Amino acid sequence: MCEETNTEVAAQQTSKPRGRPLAFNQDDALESALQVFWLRGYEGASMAELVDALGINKPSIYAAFGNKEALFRKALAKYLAGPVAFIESVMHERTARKVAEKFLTGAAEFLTDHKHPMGCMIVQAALTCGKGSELIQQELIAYRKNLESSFEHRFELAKSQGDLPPDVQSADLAKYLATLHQGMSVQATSGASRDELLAIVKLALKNWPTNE
Amino acid sequence: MCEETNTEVAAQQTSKPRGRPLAFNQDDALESALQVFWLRGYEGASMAELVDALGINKPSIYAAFGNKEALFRKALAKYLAGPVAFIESVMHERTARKVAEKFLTGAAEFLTDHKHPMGCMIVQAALTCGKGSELIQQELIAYRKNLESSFEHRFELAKSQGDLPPDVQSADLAKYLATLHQGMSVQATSGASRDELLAIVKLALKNWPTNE
DNA sequence: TATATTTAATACCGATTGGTAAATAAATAA
DNA sequence: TTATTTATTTACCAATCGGTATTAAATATA
Repeated sequence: MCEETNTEVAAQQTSKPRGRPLAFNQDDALESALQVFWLRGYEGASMAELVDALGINKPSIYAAFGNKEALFRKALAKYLAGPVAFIESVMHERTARKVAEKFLTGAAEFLTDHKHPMGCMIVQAALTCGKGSELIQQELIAYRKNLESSFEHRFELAKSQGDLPPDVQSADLAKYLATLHQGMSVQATSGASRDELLAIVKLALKNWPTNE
Repeated sequence: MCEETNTEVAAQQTSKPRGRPLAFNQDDALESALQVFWLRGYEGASMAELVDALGINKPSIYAAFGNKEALFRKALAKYLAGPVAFIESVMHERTARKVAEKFLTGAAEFLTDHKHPMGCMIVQAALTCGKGSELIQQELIAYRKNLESSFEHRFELAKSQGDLPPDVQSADLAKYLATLHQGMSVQATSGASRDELLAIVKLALKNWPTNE
């Protein structure tokens, strides 16, 4: 461990990489992979279709990203960092009610955005799967639970700040929100329009608990 | 078409079948297939796993039910006729509110019943899929839409009967209900408990539109 | 017993699955 | 120029996919 690794060489700033350069943009390729996994799900996306979509041949994909599972995880990371990143800002809304409102309306717009496949990748990519993909399935479940508990914590904060009644069960409310989102994702994949989802959101928010 | 078919022979009541008798109960086999498709989804269920579950070898399955697609449709029919049949009775509840209440609470119980895989087969069996299964995917979408429009019609009736305000959009309310159900299905598959789903139902019904 | 009919069981099919070995090509460093 | 390093390409792998041809077994009828 005392030897110098060649990645952290001392003074060699912006040294050109040694061998043959990559013939493709890694980020573009990952974006293409993301679109395929988003549309098809983890198992539904075959390596053959991924090869087509990325425009790279298979060994180069494996060299750049690892196997299918690794490629999926990297595409998923891009999904989380990109489209889904707005959730972070949602949590900073002033009140619990505004958090819910912005989350659901934002979701309605995102889930029906024709710039990408309909629905939420984390909800759909591996809801059911064959015996070989249960790890991916569990990981997506964990991501969903994670979002849910973020809401729960945010609602606990809201209670302490007084914009949510103290008798409200934060966990229930968080799960209600997550459930609506997941249902809306199914709806979007099934062809529901943006306006239809927004109408659902309006109904869902009607009974939001208040202190008044 | 004037010839007598040998299935509707005249006086031959309860004639014994000619050849070697079936070594398995067709209905039991279909029930096993249903469980596998329910758990794994259409594509996730491999013929190999189905063969294991049914305890019949492959050619016998094909002889009795047709190919994988046909087997799935027959299992689905059993699903609709069995577990899902309670929806029919739900529609006969006296008011729209009672329809929604019975549907959602019934769903919460059904989706988390440990006697079978969690979640709703019609929601999960082919949400995303590979290129070869898009027909099944569309058929399941149609079943969901069908349920949704049943609710819509029921709510139109409720408006005419006066237990739902006339300004309510039946289509929106129906979609709200369907969305909740679909989200609850995802939740159940992800490990949510019956009580957790019932808490969601309670929240969802809080703001049900009334005439008072 | 002989024959027709139907099912069960074994063994197989071509196609597709995810994944790679080996050879070639393109760049930099010495 | 030569050696080294990395990427691309072609061709391939074993395993699994859904699906079947063939043969053996079980029953009814003649």
